[in-house]
Amino acid sequence: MQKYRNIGIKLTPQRLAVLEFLEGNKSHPSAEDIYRAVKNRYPMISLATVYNILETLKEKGLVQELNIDPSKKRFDPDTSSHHHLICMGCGKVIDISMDYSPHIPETAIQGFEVKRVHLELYGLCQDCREK
Amino acid sequence: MQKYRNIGIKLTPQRLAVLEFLEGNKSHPSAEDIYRAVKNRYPMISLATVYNILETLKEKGLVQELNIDPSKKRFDPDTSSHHHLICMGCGKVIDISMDYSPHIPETAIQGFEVKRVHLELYGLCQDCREK
DNA sequence: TCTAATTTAATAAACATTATCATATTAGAA
DNA sequence: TTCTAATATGATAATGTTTATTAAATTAGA
Repeated sequence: MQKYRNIGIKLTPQRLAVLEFLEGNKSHPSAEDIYRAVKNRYPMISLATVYNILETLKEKGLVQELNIDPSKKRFDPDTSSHHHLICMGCGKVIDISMDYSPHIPETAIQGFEVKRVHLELYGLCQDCREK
Repeated sequence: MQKYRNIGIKLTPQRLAVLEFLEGNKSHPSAEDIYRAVKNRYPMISLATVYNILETLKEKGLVQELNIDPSKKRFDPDTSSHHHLICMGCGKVIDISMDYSPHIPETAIQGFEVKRVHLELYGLCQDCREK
């Protein structure tokens, strides 16, 4: 993939496989999820390598680490400002693509330089409400 | 403490110690933090008990579990709608007590019944900006 | 093609959290 | 107040996730 030539990392088959899996992925996978998916095509890949790659991609701004799941990290290739609906019933996570970030007055921010706004809406999805 | 009589749990010294430590606490402590603090006064307490107690208090709505730290759970006795400033430099977490939750249109919510809104502002605190 | 720097894979280690279960304690009944 | 069933605790094992270690393999540029 020529598109990854200029991001300043060595291109390895493992990295390309992870990038390819993540591209456009809306499932907010964990490291383990990514490992399992990539392993199908590159059975020699190691879980440690997936962790290494995710750390590298995070530093390069190509993925975002999400703290939406208390038991493990989740990763999102969408690094734009967007938010998440999280179902407390089934754990499903759905993107809200529009940016509804509120404007917080300077006085409330106490000198912080805000870089990123995360908004999570916890609740029950349609399916879980019906149960 | 008479105030805890009617919350539907047995009152034990361990539970009272944890409740007392958490009351009004703005430090967003982890289970380990709580364990260390309570251990000073009740040296016989076990870390497993602290986890049990936190789980119970969460079920009773007396504490909130926060997913602001990827490496561990943090707990907050303030269960009202409030938000957090998180410093990417030093890890400090500061409350924003006012409720700036945006109103998200029904169409964006896709049938979700939203129970709780979490807003996290990641950035650099005054101290870390100066470095 | 060669080589220095980097990456990978396998595995061990480190943490945080949960599970297990015998013993101790609580709260309400008698 | 005493008794007892239900529940909580504490010690420790087990689990699951993530990080550290390091020899061997691979990449990218000279």
